[in-house]
Amino acid sequence: MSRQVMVTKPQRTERRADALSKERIVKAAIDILDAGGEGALTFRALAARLQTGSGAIYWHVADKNELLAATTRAIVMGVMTSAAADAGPREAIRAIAVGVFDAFDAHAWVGAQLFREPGHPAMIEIFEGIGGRLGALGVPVHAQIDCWSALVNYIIGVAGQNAANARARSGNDDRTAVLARVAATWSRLDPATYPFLRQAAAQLAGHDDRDQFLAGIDLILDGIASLQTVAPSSAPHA
Amino acid sequence: MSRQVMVTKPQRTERRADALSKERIVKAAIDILDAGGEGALTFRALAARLQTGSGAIYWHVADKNELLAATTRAIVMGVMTSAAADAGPREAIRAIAVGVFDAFDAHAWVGAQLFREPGHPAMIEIFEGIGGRLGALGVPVHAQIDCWSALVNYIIGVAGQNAANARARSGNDDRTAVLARVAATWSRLDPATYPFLRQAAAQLAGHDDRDQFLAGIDLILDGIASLQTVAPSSAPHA
DNA sequence: ACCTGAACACCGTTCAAGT
DNA sequence: ACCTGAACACCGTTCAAGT
Repeated sequence: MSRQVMVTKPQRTERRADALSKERIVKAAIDILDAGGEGALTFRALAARLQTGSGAIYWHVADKNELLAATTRAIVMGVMTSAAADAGPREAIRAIAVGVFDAFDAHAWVGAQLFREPGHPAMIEIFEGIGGRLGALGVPVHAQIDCWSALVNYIIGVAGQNAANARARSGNDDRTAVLARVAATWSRLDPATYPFLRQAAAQLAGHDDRDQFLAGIDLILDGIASLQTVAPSSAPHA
Repeated sequence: MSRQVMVTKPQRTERRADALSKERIVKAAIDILDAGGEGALTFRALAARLQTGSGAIYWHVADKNELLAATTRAIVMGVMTSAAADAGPREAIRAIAVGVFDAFDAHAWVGAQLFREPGHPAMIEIFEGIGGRLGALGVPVHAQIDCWSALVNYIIGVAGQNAANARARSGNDDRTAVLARVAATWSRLDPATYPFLRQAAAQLAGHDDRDQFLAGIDLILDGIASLQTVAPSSAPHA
C-alpha cells in the first residue's frame, strides 16, 4: 500500500548555494541595520532581502531578540581580533577602547543593543582584555575591580553615546552640524546661570569625538596611577 | 438663517477636574513606564488609563517621540532640585552623580531614552552642574572640557547601564540574582584564557552597584587632581 | 477647542500546508 | 528538514464625526 516508489535517488541533501542559514540571516540583518538603522530591520524586509518567506527565518532564529543578540555578537567579536596584542598594558587598554569606539561608530545600533542587554556574553573578550592588563599596570588585586568597572563602563557608555550622536547626524547633516547646533543652543543660554556651558560652546565645535574619548581614558588611567601611590599595597588581598 | 439661539450661556470653558492636559498625560505615561517598562507604554494603554480615546492624546502631544522626551525631561529635571547645593565642588559633583544614578535606578527607562537622544535639552542643568564646579576644583580652563566630558559621559553611561541591569532583574529575580548568574558564568570560564574574570567572579557578587559607581567617580576625580599637578597652569586660556 | 473611536498601514509571530 | 505565505493580535497614527 505504501508508495515509496517515487524515491529514485537517495534524496541529495546537498544545499543550494543560497540556502538559508543563521549565518546568512545575521549577515543580511547587519547590512540592513547598518544601512537603515534599528527601525529598518523587520522580518519582512529581511525575508525580502533573502528572497524567502518571513516565517522561514524563525526556523533558524528563535525571535527578534536572538537575532539582535547574534548581530551584536558578530560585531563585538570582531573588535578584539583587530586590537593590537603585544604593546604595553596602557597601550593595549587604549587600543581596545579605540576598537570599541570605532566598531560602535561604524555600526551605530550596537551601542543601544548592548545597553539593552548589559552582561552580553560577547563582551567577555573585551572584559578580560581590559581586566587582564590591570595587573601589568601595577594595580593591586583588591583595587582591580573598581578600576576595571570604571574603564569598562566608561568605554561602553561613551562609545555608545557617540554612536547615538552619529545616528542623529544622518541625512543631510554632516559630522559637525549636530555639534554646531548644540553649541548654538548653549551659546544662547543665560551667562549668569550657565557660565560653563556658555564658554564651552565656543570650544565644542572644534573638538574631535575620538580625541575626547581617549582623553577620558587617559584621565581614568591617570586616576588609577595616582591611586597606586595613595592606596596601601600592604592591604590583605583575598 | 443662522441658528445662534442655542447659545444660552457664554459657554463656560471651565475644564472638568479630569480634563486632559499634557501634564496629566506625561504623569500617566511615567506611571505606566515605571510599572511595566517601555513595552507597556502604548497609546491605547495610556488612553485607557486616562479614560479617553487614543486619538485624544494627539491633541496635546505630537507623537510618541515627544511623549517620551517629555517624560524623560520630567524625571531629569527632578534630579537637580534634589541635589545638595552648598557643599564643596568635589562633594557637589558626587551628589549630582548619585542623583542621576538614583533617578535612573528608580525609572529604569530613562537611561535608554537619553541614550537615544544624546544632547537632550533637559540635561543642561546637569551638564552645567558638573562643568561649573571644575573651576572651583582648580582645573585650568583649557583642560575643563575633557574633564567635563569624562565625568558626564561616565555618569550617564554607567547609571544607564545599571538601570538596564535593574530591568533585567524584574520578575522573580531579586537584586543579586542577576549578578550571581553572571558570576557563575564567569567562574566556569577557562582560567588560562580568562584569568581576570575567573578571579573577579568571586568578588562580583558581594559588590554594591552604587558603591562601584562612586568609586569610578572618585577615580576620575583623582585623575583630574593628578592632571593639575602635571599640566602647566601657566598655559594661555582663551 | 477638544474629544471619540473606527480605520489604515504596519509589525512580530504562528501555523497549516507544501516540498 | 526546511520553506511558504496567509492569518492573528497588536502597534502608532490619522481623521471624519461628534460636543
